[in-house]
Amino acid sequence: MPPVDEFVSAVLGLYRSEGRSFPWRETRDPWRILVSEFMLQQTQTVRVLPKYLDWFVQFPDVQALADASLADVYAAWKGLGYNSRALRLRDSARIISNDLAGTVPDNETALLALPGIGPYTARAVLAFAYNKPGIVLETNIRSAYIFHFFPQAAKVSDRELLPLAQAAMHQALAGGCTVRDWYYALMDYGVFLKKHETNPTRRSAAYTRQSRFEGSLRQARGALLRALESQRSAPLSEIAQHTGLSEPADYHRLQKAAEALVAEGLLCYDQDRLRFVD
DNA sequence: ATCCAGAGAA
DNA sequence: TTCTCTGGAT
Repeated sequence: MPPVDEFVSAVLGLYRSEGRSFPWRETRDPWRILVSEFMLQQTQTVRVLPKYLDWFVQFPDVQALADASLADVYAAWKGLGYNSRALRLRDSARIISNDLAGTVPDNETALLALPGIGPYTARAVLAFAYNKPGIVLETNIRSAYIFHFFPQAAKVSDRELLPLAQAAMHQALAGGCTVRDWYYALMDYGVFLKKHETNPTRRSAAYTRQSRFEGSLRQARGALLRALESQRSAPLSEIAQHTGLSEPADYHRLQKAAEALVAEGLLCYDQDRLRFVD
């Protein structure tokens, strides 16, 4: 059997026996799939699961999120991390609601024009919501290709994976698999490999290590945002006391964090008091 | 300690 | 191309 055929049957074989089930795989509502993809950007499925279910209780549809205040959106997002994603998701909801008649785009160009949607998310939405073929590459899928086709290589670029990804998808679709199922299967295969092998993603050119959290700027960001949840608004000096970041070096980090959050449009100043923008 | 269904700005 | 953004499960 040709290598690509072997790969495809291994991936689909595992999918039949150990394929995972998630709520965002049960729906075909493009908006719900879009929301799941925002939440899943650099965030594990186990952490997204409860948040995803709660989300639609609070924001049932695009319009509900478009109308929501940023304070409410951030509160619902709490625990997912990368809070700028929450802001971009709401802004995308506003554009979809105001300019696109409430419909999630079904082409790559229009998807990429939305804030918070890059190459991965655009193609994932096309695949999962609209069953449209395209090359989807993320960490689990890279693992699958690298483990199978580059067992010895130290650094594998996406460019090297592309022709294999094309051939494998073509082969899977020719065998009657849907685009949607092919990519679910690929992700599940990658997750399976990581449980039984040394993470093949480490040999991807796209792999980067997480920098330390303790003493970092993002630690100060997190502390600042948590403080503003309970305070609503407060001067930075008060937040410093509240978070225990009042030593000169810590206070400096807090200032930098506030500066960045204001620049990102998440927070603003009311006189000298920090608060969420509306 | 590791790393996650990446995106956007510098 | 490189850097930064999160925090919780394992």
